[in-house]
Amino acid sequence: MGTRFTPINPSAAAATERADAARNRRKVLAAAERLFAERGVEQVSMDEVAHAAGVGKGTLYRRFGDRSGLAMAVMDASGRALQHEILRGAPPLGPGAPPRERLVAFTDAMVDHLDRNVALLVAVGTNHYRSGVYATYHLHVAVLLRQALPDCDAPVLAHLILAPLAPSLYRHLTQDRELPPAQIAAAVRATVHGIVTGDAAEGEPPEPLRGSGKAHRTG
Amino acid sequence: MGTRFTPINPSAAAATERADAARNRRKVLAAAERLFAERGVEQVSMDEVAHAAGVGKGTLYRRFGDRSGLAMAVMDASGRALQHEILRGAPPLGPGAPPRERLVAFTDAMVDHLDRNVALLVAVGTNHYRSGVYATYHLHVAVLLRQALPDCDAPVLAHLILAPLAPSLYRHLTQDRELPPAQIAAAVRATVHGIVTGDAAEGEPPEPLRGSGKAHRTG
DNA sequence: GGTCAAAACGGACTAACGTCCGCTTGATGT
DNA sequence: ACATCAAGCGGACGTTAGTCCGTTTTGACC
Repeated sequence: MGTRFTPINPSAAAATERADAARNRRKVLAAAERLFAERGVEQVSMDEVAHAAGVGKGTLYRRFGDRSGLAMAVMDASGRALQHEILRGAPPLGPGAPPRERLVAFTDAMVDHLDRNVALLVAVGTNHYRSGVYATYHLHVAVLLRQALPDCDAPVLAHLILAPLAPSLYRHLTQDRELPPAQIAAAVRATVHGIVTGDAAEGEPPEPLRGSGKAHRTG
Repeated sequence: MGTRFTPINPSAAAATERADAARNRRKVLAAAERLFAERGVEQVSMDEVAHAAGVGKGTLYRRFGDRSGLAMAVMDASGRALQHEILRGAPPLGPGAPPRERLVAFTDAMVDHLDRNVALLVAVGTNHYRSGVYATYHLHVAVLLRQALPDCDAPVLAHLILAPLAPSLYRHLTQDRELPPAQIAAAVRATVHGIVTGDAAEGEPPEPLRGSGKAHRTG
């Protein structure tokens, strides 16, 4: 498991990226995007991507780590767009609205985003939690929660609010159970509303009940 | 990808299971359980399981479908134990307590269960949603929700309550972020409390919000 | 006990992931 | 312009998941 280079955020490479590397990165992303769109993520092998991009497999893997890394990189564009809306867009998604409304706007936006990119997001899989975009979402939600409920365990609650937005669950609900996105969004809203409204959700980590001589970091 | 046989619940085979099949199933489960315990799920290949069990790979795959199916089957025992506690055990986990207390008891029990079986449950992965155990948990939560909040969208809310208990998130929180189980359990309790307490969470699918047109998938 | 069809078996086979390592190329300093 | 060398390249390679199909076993019915 030699983490040789492993750029967690593939597009934020070292300050100076060699010219050929940049060119190949763009070729790979273009090829992957096209193939994924044409035939579906699951139906495209890494070999195919490499070949379509005109690069070797080594290059592909050196740059993107593995399959989920590639999927993440392809998602990066729309991910950044969403981040931009959140950080600098118009309220209530962007700054300016009261925190509870921003939370609801955020989950609505996420359901939308999810709906447009399920396949790709499912391909990212478990690695999502270690990605920069997840960290951004988490921070955003945690900050809003802290504002809305100053005494809650915001960091952990933020994870729990993000959890129902997991791509694999969304796929199950929409595809296996054929639920409409609007119904899911409504239920998520209800959940968030419950959390930020209830007089509950107060007190950080209550009496520790077991184990943990370790460091509890709050993120 | 023909669903040739695909026993969703591997242990509930057809009424009459051939003698050799039953024998081999037991051999495989024993071998898998031992190997998984010895070296960790991730470090055991299917070939090894087959060889250790003294059967061919064909047998292994015929019976368990794939890797995640095998993991699910190995989990079956403890899963059933938990189900039994829920359906016939003592309150508040078992029947008898008021629904809100049972919900909390359930999530606490799930965190415990999660903590004891993370690796295996992560190996089950996305298929979990199609498993019988998931269906049981979901039904249980939905029924309790219906009792606690007669007007809520219980089926979907039940999924959302189960979502924070996803194995991959739990692993991330406990291993990558080193959070103590108790803190996670507390946050989940707060969430559930918020949902069942808030005057929110009413009305099935309310006004459709946005983009509820067709399903546009990216790939 | 013998016959027979269906079910199960097992291992060769395919395909895809991810690694490794000798070769090439681009940046940097002189 | 040239030397140098880290960074990057690419495809052969090893490993493992999952499939296929000819052979064997089982159990039901004579």
